[in-house]
Amino acid sequence: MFSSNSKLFLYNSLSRQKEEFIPLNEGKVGMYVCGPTVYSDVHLGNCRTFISFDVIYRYLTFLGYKVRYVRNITDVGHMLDDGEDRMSKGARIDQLEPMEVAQKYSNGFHDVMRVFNVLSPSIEPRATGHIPEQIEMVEQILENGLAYERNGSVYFDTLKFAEKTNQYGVLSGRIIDDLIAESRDNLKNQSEKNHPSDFAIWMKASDEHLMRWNSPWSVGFPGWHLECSAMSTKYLGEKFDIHGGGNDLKFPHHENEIAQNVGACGHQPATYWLHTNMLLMNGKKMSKSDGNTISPKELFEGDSVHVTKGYSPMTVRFFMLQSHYRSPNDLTDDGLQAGEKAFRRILEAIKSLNKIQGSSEQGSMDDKIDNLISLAWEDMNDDFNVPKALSRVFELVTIINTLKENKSETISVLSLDRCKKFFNDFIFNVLGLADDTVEGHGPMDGLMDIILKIRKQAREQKDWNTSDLIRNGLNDLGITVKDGKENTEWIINN
RNA sequence: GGUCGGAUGGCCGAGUGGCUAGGCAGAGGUCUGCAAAACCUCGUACAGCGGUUCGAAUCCGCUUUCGACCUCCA
Repeated sequence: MFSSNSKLFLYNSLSRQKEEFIPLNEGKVGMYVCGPTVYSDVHLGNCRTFISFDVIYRYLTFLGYKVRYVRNITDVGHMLDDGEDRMSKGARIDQLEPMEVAQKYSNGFHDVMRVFNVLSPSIEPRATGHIPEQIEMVEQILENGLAYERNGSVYFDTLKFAEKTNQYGVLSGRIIDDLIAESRDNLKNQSEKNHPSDFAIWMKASDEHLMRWNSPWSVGFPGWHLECSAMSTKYLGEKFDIHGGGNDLKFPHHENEIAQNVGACGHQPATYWLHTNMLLMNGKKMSKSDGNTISPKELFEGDSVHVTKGYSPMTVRFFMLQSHYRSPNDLTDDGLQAGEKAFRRILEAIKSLNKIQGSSEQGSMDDKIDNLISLAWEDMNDDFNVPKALSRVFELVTIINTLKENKSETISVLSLDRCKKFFNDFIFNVLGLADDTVEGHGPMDGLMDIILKIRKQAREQKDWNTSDLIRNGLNDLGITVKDGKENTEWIINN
């Protein structure tokens, strides 16, 4: 548990400004994040969003909140242009049952989340597991007169909603007057909808449609915004604290979600709406269609024209954390290389921490260290400003290295412990990073001890041939030998 | 066309009305048998043009330009 005099502020997409975080129920947080649609392999952009919210989840937990984190899996309902359910299209391509497709890609998604060290949410509900709840919500919206049935399908009446509540477009800045004005010109081209901006909350299934359920209106399937409204309400209540997702979901997904919740319950669901920005690659949005994409696996293995080598999951996670969650994150090979080195410096400094002796009296670096630690936590309280907090970490790294090398600077035992705790809390617990450098594996450590002992003896006898033979040989194997003042360290290069 | 958000030093990336993060790369130095590592020092950047102000990269306007969304998207 961490206490600070600074309060947590977060940027609310609804008000477009930072607001103090005040949970509805003291000490508890309800957070809903829109999860993936499991019809294909997880996209690296998804990973960024879920890593961002993972840090938010971890930090809220670290602050002492009891967090119920709900992140759904959408396995039904998203429509294609031709009206075919996206899940069944995936099924046709893969020659699998729809639920088999969903299971396959759910598994893949979970695997990737695991290697990125993303914590599981408290609840991970599936859309197909909540059909009755969604039907109920459609009924409520119909009762409230904000939807209409047409040939077995039910559509949300955005015009009526806009006129009645004046709320449609609050998130995305869309203007109701424009919406209403549009209605005159768009009478042509109308299918079943009264207005182009109306959206389906229940769809009648066509004959070849594989995923289908009984409902009061038809055998069909729920509309593609409804599952989030229904499941967030079920597990977090009609009102909860935080709703998150990628900013490409603002419109129409979240806008329609709000409409549905207001339409069903009379008020919108979340106090704070948080949106993460996009992951770019080489300055452009990642997109499969124009080849500007890389899968997590390709990135880890270096199996892509976009990277010169593979980067470990923790390197990628660190790289993503170097930009703020509300800023675009531009993935480049240069950037990853810089991130890899920077991350290693932090890991090395953490190891160095155990080699530093603290003094019983006040140390020369104590104040600086204590100050940087509290500044880092203040940064986190300022809308989870991880990059800024990391800048404090690097200043701490410099101090740690100084303490290690320079005996004229000192640290007290108290500050040293505080520093160790900070690195453990912040780097590992809150940022969810881990040391994934491949070392310390059983016999390897002992082996290296022996080799380096031999080299030490050679050096003491000024037998540079032998000592360089060892160093160069290890280097060829991808192991860098680092001679310090007192002892020699080694590291496996990636 | 509409909505929203950007343009920061070689690259990445925070931030703020005056105290001018941080990382990577680069230069010099310390250390070292040499090298690496580590440490120290250095670089004064905020698209352009106006305006507000004692003072703006930070606020306002315009221009240029980039991106996201408006259709499935994290």
